[in-house]
Amino acid sequence: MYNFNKIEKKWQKHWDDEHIFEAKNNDSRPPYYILVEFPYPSGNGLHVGHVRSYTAQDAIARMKRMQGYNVLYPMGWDAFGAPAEQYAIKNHIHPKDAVKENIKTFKGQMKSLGFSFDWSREFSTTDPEYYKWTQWQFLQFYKHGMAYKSKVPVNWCPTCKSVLSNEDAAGGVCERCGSSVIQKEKSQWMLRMSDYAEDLLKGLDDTNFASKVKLGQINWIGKSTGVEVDIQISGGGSFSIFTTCIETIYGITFFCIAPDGDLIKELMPRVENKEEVLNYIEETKLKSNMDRTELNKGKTGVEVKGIKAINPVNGKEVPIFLGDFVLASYGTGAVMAVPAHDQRDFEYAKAHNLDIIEVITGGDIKNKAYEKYDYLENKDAKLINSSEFSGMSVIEAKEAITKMLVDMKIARIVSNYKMRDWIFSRQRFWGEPIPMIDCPKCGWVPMNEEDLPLLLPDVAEYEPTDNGESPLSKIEDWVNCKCPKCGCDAKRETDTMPNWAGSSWYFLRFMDPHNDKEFASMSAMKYWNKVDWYNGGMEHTARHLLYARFWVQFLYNIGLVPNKEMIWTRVSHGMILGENNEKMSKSKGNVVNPDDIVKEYGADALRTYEMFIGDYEHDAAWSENGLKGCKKFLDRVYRLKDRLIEKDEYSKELEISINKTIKKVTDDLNSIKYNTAVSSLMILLNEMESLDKITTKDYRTFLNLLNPIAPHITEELNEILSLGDEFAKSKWPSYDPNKLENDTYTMVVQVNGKVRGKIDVDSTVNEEEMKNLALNIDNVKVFTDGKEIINIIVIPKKIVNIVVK
RNA sequence: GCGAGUGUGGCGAAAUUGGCAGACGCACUAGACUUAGGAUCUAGCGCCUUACGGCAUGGGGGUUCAAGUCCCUUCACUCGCACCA
Repeated sequence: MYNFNKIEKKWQKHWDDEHIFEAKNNDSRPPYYILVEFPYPSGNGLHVGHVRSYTAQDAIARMKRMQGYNVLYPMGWDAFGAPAEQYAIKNHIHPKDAVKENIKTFKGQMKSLGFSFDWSREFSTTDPEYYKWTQWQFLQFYKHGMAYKSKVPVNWCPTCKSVLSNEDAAGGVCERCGSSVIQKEKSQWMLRMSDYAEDLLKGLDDTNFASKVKLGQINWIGKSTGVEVDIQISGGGSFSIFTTCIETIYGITFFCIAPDGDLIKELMPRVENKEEVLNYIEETKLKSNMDRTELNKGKTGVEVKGIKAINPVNGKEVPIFLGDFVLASYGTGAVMAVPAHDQRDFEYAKAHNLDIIEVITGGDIKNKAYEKYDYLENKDAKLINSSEFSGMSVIEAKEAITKMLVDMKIARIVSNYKMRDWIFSRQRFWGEPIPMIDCPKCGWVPMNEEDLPLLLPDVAEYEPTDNGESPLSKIEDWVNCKCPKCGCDAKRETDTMPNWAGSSWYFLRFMDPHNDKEFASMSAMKYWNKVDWYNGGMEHTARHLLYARFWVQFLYNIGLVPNKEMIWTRVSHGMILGENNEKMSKSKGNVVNPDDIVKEYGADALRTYEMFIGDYEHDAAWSENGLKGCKKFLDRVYRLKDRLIEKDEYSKELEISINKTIKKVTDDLNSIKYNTAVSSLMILLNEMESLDKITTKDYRTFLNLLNPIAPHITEELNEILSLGDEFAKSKWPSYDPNKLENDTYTMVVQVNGKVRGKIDVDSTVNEEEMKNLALNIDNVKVFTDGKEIINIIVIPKKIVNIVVK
């Protein structure tokens, strides 16, 4: 039983006082940048889930330092965002003060866990010295034509008179009051992220992200290549459609266009059933964000009467419909409908009594469409009802029809992406003000860079206004300003930036956090080069990572960062669940507070347990008993100090095991297998305990290996026993590759694949000797006597399998 | 629906990538020391069988001397996206 409270505080103070973990730029050692997602400092304090990833990265950081790297392991605060604002509204305190309070709590908790963060680089996204540069970068986006204003439908709660985020409007219902959310057009700042779709795809080749992380990025970008075809309208005019299945073009029986798109507006004058069409458009607006699963059941829509479209391959006139399953925001906002080979078109055709023409053989289209996923797998599928293309295979037809249409100059091969431009405005108080000024004469004018930061004003009211504008719009003396261009009276933008803004570049700032001339100097960024190892939750691997990569690629293109990708490896951790295997939450009463654990068992025990809990990338349920087991392990480590004999070499009996363990722990930490790293240390401890005496070198090496995971107890033991330099300043132990194997091993003997005997043999015996030894084992003879031996397989240093008949 | 992942004792999990399935830990059982202790130590611990042995990695099939691992098929659960043409 050791006094972990005293020991842990002592070492934490030492690390702080001596600035042990502060990284210096331009140190001669090779740089190594380890990053964990900086937390949002909520009022709940640190979660045991945070402890998992911070410990994991801390272990890497501590090992890498001992391996001779100049390690940067920084920490900061992502403190803008809705929760702080909600909290402020409720409790009538300025979010700034709430954030300050929460940061204090978080920081204290982190220190009590002994993370080796470089606190000299700490900042919060809410610091004016930081968000000045977020604003400055926004201006660069603007100046390079990458930021623009556009009318965008937003979720609007008519009762609360407030804009809602997609999360707050989940299910089409306002989270606060429960009334139905409708769509309302609002003018918002957008970033042209879709321009970067291809680059963001290609850039993945310059990263070492796990394949599932890459796949997440790829899916989010959602590239699909197809053909865009111009369609003539009888009596004049035309529109375009996008399809990935051009081979089914002879099966078109109608076209369908988006009710919320521009095309229908253009066609309006020629529409005969105006009222019906307008009604449908209105209906769509109301329901487009209601519970979609509900609406998926039926394919609604109306025919646009008075005009027909012409199928370019056969001149056939077919009707045009409006349907809300067609999205204005994707492709051209219009589709060719081939009910025989697309399930949505099929359902629509059935619902509106439209023709179904089969153009690909091999399916049964009575009850459902024969879709591309199926017919592309069917080698025998052939085109029919498709004039000269009939009889071709799908692949042939795809090419031939595309070529014909391209030659006719009415079609182009294009790629579409699901990823849209980034909606960058939020109607909130607690975010970075967007540094733009609306001048009645000049239009939108960017603020002068030297006037940044544009500070958030100190006010008492944070509630959104009745018309959905940000609370900033109520602050007259803040809103009213002069146009930087012409000097006349103008107004500031009152929307703020999304939470994702500050977190899109914070890892660059850590490289040069106190720079007041630039967001970070090129030399500092060149020195650190990239984030070597970035860790965060699975929930952020799609969006946050994509935004951050986009942001960096843009900065790279305008020459402000050294690499197009600034993050090399990305690792994602699983969640820590409650003891009942459910997500921890107050309402379920299964929340574990790290403070309580540190008090009762110590930081080292908590750290060790969270590393031991299971596969790092998978969710794991909390277990108090598991934690106790790890505490017991540390107690045993402590008690071992009474068995030492002074000797600067390994005990003969332990030499191989220690060398093996050094290799195992090193490899495991490098490949995020923390759980087996801990277990291998437990195995080594078991072995050491079986001896009456161990040498000081045995013990120090063991402590050294355990140090990245349990830094306090190991430093303390090392110090009180005078075993050597403190680990924070020591070298990581290395192993002797010639001492990883014992002289003997257990040879397993099988007969017909079943284990019938085991024998300890010298590792020098050859295959022939292995055979003979195997055949002479008594129990093996029982199974081979009287049988014909047809084969003997010998795997050196492992196994002999005798095959008999 | 699409995409990804998971499935191994009572529980958390290992398995050198095709070579002794269940390392390590928890829980549990028995014992020791103790004048009861949520401490420590020793031993046991997948299932069936007194034993020899047999059966076991969600289910079924296959490849192989040998399969948790490879192939086919099927089921269950979790997460992400979801009318993307």
